Amino acid sequence: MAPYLELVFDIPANQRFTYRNREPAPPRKGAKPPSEAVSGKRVMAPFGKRDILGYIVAEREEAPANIEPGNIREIRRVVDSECTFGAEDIALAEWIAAYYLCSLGEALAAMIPSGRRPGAYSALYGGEEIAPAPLELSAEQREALEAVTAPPGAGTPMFYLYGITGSGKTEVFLRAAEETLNRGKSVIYLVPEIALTHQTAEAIKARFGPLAATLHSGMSPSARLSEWMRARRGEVRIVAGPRSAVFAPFKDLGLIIIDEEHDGSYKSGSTPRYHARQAAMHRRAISGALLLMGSATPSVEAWKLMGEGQIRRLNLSRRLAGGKPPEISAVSLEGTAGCLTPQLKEEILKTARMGRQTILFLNRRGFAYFYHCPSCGFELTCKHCSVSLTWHKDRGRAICHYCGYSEAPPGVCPRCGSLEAGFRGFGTEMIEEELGRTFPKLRVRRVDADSTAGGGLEETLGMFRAGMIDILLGTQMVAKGLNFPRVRLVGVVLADTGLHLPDFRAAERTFSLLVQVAGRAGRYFPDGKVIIQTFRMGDPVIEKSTALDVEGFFRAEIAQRKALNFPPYSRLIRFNLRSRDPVRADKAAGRLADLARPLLPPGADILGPAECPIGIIAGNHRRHLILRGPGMGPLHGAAQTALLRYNKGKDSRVYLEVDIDPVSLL
DNA sequence: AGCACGCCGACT
DNA sequence: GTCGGCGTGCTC
Repeated sequence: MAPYLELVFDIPANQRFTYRNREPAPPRKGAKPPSEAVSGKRVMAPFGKRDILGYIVAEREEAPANIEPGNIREIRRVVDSECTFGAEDIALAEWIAAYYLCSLGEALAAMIPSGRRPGAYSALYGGEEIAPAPLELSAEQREALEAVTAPPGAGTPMFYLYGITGSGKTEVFLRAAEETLNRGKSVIYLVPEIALTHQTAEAIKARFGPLAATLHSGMSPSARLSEWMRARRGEVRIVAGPRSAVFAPFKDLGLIIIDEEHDGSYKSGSTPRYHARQAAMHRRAISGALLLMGSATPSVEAWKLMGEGQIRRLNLSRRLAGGKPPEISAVSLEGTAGCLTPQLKEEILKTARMGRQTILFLNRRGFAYFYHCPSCGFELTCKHCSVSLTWHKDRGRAICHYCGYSEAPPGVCPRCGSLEAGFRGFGTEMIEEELGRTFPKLRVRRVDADSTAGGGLEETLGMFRAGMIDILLGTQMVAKGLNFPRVRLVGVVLADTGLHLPDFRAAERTFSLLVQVAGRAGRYFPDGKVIIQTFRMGDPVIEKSTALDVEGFFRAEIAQRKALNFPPYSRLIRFNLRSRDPVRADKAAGRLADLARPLLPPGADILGPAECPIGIIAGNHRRHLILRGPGMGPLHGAAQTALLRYNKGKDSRVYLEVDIDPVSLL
């Protein structure tokens, strides 16, 4: 038994603390034997005034020289009977900590599925259904599978299944997984945060039986942790789950699958802000495993790597179920009274007459999303955030979507009393109302965060699948992964919502979303139809998505990124600062920029410091500054030193977060 | 991140 | 006189 232990904690300070090991009490008969304190186990230890959970990262024979022996404290108790972390897991956490600039303790805490917020997702989804294994693969599927399962050594170890919705990506994933398991290796299967459902989990279970563990939104942290431990013991050999599943503790990792690789939920929104794709690439390199990703709309990053041959692209270009790509047209909303163009109304009616179904998509909740007075220019904004309030008619309140603040909607302009003032800009609630007025006989259901707040999503989707609903209207929720055979028409009520955002990924995200939504139409019939309503006829993103011109979109987007020196042609490190006090926030941002500037490597620059596009959220004034350089290595060094110096004289009332490879700049 | 310590302003 | 804000520094 080592007399001393090195612990780390889930705190921002990147320090190891030495503790004295504890002589285990003699086991009383009948009681389980005491657990020995070794690297990889979790312990409770006195830390300052309180007892907190610590992770043993090393054992040592002697106390460190630089610390008073009398000041070394003793651990309280060992929490784990078997190791939560192996040496490889700690090494992986060290990589996370170094790359994402967080403490080792924070990295370890993020790896295990417990303790730190179980994940903010509670909705259960239908997800991409996994068809029963067909006897025959299509020629394309077979080729793709052969490429992935070819003997190692030849060619790149990274593959991309680039295939339209319904082309059978999932089946290739599953066969590749099967093959890997047969070779005695383990598999990590990543899915977007909302996609894994009971059904999908069940389908994977059905396919792989007791070898499979799935981590889904309905599971408690302790249930997840127990699946984690089963993976570590080798009792399960395939783990399917959202981004944190990339840390599944397999010793003999053979394959990492990333389904819907472009999905935003693969990037963590809190410290450490890791990207599961990045972590997967690192694990792949360490373990010699293969990486297999797939999407109909790859990320620009992945597309570039495919172009360079670093990732081998495998095409799946045909729909299996006999469906054809839908006919897509863009329609101008200019001059339309209400929110539905005559073209869209006509198609809705036609679809209903055929006994088929419609999905309408609008990425905006509520009834109307801003209040404006034409005579004095007044706009109704949140008391605590710099965003406009959205009118939720069914609740009779004007609500802030960022902090939840609400107030009674004004009758006349609160500033000048004008009667002209009012709410503009339509949301899903308004569409629902207009549909009710226009098509009183059609059965409409709205699916968004508000309508599903009390549960009932599964039920609605079930009703839609059973044909008891004619029109399913919703936000993001209806855009991804869902498959309903009887859907003929998909209408995008307004395609422009994300296009004007001051974010260099706005076009990429909009394009990807539109193509994904379009994929919902006519999966099993040749007559699918998509209508995209827009105020921006002729916008390149609208045009390319309407033509399903993925190649064309990437050609233009990549040229744009290159010209403007944005990723993937440069790398970014973003510092986010927030404070209740705008002056402090400004000062801190300015100081950090001044510290970073002289450290910048050649070819690098700083964007900002500036107010974030959403300047205030929940009373916090937000500033950011972005380091940009040709490569992450040198940029990293600059950021690290700047951070170190910044922390020496920091204003404790300004919070600073570091975001390596940010995906959003809002 | 917590939490205590220590130093200046306005209150029972 | 002391209650309490907040700046500073530490936690083995």
